[in-house]
Amino acid sequence: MELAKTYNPAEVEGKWYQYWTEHKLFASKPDGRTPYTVVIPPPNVTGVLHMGHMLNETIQDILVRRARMEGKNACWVPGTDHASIATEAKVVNRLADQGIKKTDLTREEFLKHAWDWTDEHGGIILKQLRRVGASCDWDRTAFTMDDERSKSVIRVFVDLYRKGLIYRGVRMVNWDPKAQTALSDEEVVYKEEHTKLYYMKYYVCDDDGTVGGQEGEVIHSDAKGRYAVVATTRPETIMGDVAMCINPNDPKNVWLKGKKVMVPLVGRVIPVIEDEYVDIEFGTGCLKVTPAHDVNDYMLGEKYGLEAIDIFNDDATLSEAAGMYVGQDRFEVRRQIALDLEAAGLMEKVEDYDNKIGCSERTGVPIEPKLSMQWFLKMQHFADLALPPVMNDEIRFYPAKYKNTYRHWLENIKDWCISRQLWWGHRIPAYYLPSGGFVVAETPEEALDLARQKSGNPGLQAADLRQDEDALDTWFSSWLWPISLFDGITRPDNEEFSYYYPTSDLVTGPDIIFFWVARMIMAGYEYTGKMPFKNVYFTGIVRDKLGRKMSKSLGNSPDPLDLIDRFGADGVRMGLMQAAPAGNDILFDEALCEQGRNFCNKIWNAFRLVQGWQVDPQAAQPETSRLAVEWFGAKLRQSAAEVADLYSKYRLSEALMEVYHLFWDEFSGWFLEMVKPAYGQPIDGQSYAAVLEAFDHLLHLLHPFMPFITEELWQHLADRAEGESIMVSPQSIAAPAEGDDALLSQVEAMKSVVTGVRAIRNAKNISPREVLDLQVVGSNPIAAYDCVVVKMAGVSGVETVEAKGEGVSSFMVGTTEYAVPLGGLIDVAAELAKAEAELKHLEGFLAGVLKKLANERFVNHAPAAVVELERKKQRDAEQKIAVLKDTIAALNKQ
RNA sequence: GGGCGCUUAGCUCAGCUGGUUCAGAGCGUCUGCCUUACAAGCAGAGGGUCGGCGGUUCGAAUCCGUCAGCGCCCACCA
Repeated sequence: MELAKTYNPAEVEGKWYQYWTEHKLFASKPDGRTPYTVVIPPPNVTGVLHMGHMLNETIQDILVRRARMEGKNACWVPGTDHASIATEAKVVNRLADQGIKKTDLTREEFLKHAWDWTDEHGGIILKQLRRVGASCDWDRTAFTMDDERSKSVIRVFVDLYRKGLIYRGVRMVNWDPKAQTALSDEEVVYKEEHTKLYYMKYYVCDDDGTVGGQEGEVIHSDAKGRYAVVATTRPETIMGDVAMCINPNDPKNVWLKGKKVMVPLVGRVIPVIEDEYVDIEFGTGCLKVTPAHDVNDYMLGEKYGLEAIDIFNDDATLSEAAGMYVGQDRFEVRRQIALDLEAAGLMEKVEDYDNKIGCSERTGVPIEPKLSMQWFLKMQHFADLALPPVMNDEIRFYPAKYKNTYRHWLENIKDWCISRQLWWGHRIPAYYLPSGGFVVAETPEEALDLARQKSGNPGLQAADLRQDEDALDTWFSSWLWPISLFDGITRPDNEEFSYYYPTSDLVTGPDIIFFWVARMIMAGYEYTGKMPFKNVYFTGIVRDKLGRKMSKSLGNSPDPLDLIDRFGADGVRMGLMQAAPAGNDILFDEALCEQGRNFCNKIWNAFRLVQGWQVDPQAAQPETSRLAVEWFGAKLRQSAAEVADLYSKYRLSEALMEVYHLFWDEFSGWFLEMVKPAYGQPIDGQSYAAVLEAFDHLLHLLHPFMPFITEELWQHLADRAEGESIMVSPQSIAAPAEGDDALLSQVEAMKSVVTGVRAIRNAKNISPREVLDLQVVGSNPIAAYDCVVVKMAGVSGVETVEAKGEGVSSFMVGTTEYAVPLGGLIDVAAELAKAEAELKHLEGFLAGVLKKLANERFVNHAPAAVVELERKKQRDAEQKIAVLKDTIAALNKQ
């Protein structure tokens, strides 16, 4: 069969993916084998594939395919996340485009739109994953809002409520004025911003008489009277001011103790209170207290029984309660109020100030601390469950440095605000009674029963109950994912759950270590008593080659599907993996994909070579081939052991490089060249069989990284029955054998001899076709490989001589000297320069060794083996120096 | 402000509990080759006083201290 000169992924990839799925090769059912389970970090249901997914899914696929080839029952469960806030935002935007406001719709109408949107755009990403080669068990595809997952979420909510771990209350929460919902602390990201610090005058308004006081006091006064200065970044909140606070130990503000001051512009008279919380050094040491709009002020308010005046509406415009600027946006008011303060002479000064502003992770707008009624989950209990197993390595993190991050978060855990003022999500199963109070239940029917009991009113009807309007945080469903995918919440005793759970490896980004990883561990121990996964592999971030994050605005984010079109899925996978050690960011460059594509081509062409050979089953195996086969067997064993070790440490990029090197250099560069028959000649049957076997092993080693090309070639390698696949074919590379090391080092020496001859050819511009002579001086330590040297170096033979002749170019391998007679071609001056440079280098080296050996403390303290090694270095160096001196002397005579 | 991590060839990184011939890989670079598997290739070569300083040790890229630079995470100085 004729094979194209270059590998064409487009012809191959779709075909094999279809073949794999048609033959249900990704499907998994519980059986007697060891399970290997991975659950996909569910991408947003309406998301599209980006480079981050590409990396993450490739890693999972490598691990899953590797496990499958090892004979484990591999099960990779795919699915998507409803991504409550993100999806709701998209739906709201789309409706806005159609001129529809969310507020004009009922909940049911809105959800209809949201489901339409989900049906329309949902699952695109799962289709795209097929292009990557992801070997997911598609029959198991789940969605965080499908029936089973929803049931699990609600059951868990009810359970936690009944355990007293969920409570409802008015607290200061992070309010996103754009999405108009509360957020958890984790959904707030801090951004550095250049802002202003406004110094405002708060006039002292008691009538206690004289200006004065103790020494050292700083008293501001002007024609209008005495005043305190308060520095703030948020002058627009002064309408919410209910006190001014000073530190009782602050000498410069002693004069304000017990006084009252007037809020500028507003005119409200507020007390001066004292608390050590106030930082004496910051600003003037005077703090305005606005309990409704600042977390710390809220705490002060609680402590001193102050009123909280909420001056903002939910969209962060000023409310009626503010009394001024009503209806205007908070930032507009900030500008305006600064001007008004200035105009009224109430602004002392304005300074530039760098500040960190908490912003909504989702919408990007600055969050507004806001008092509101929300649902919370008590977290200390979960932190206590989740910390030990990670710290004592029952659950392993790769890289382990994230254990610190994890510990720090758990040791400073705060309650989790789980309610969102959104419709797209799991609706909180709390039902309010007309008479006040509420019940929590899995179903409306159950709720009604409970409500009747609670109210003592048996006539209560379902319609009398009002379900809580809020939805749950998306992560409140995600944290159950490894359990709920196997129905472990609703049917904890089912066969699948007990077989597949705990899962094996989780592959995800460190950015969701708190959002997701930590909480899955919590839920795992709470609901199953077991860890949800044994190992967590943290990927890095895919950046561009300049190290910048990929972003739409920079336009530096390539489309993975486009890359796959151009370089093939295997090429892109190989390119990404090559640069992706666990936990390291990867600096992505298309050149990586090119390299991946080139590697595919290399594999392809190696196969073309092999399948093009004529085979003569009767022919005797040449000694060269026998040695080559023997050597490559050892090489393969050594390499496979190395690869296995790297997998066990999750060092996937290094495992890939090992296989890359094995295939390209050892197999293609050396082995195939050694066994290659002369032009037009057939290969003997024995060698050919060995080559095919080696190729088969190599394809197996490569397959997890490059599934498509390896399947294609494996199918060509022999007659395969329909339904057979490399993914499930047995592979057996033996463990390294006794004597392998000695064999391998002999071959390395042989390679050095070949390279030495080739270097001489290069230096002298001698064609590879021109046959040269080769002499070995003294004795030949690798005489058994002479025939290989002859073939690979293009020499007539390897002649052992007492002393090298004249007109030779020489080189050393270990302590053995080799010489190639060149006759008139020899450049004496160049040879001399080379030899002298090497001599100088060796003499320096020897001097260092001798110095070490002359040091009594070294000889007495260092282990005997180390000292002996130094002695060997000395002997070898001395021997080489002697040889070089001879060479130089001989050259000088010419 | 706290915590963690990093700094090794032009680039991206290995180098585990200090000692296997003056530090390795991939890519890039340079030289020569269209040699009948592959120019998306072949052959060969060059390239680093392991961030600075100090210490421990017979011996340090590797351990300790310190300084400098970079990165990440966490945090209620308005």
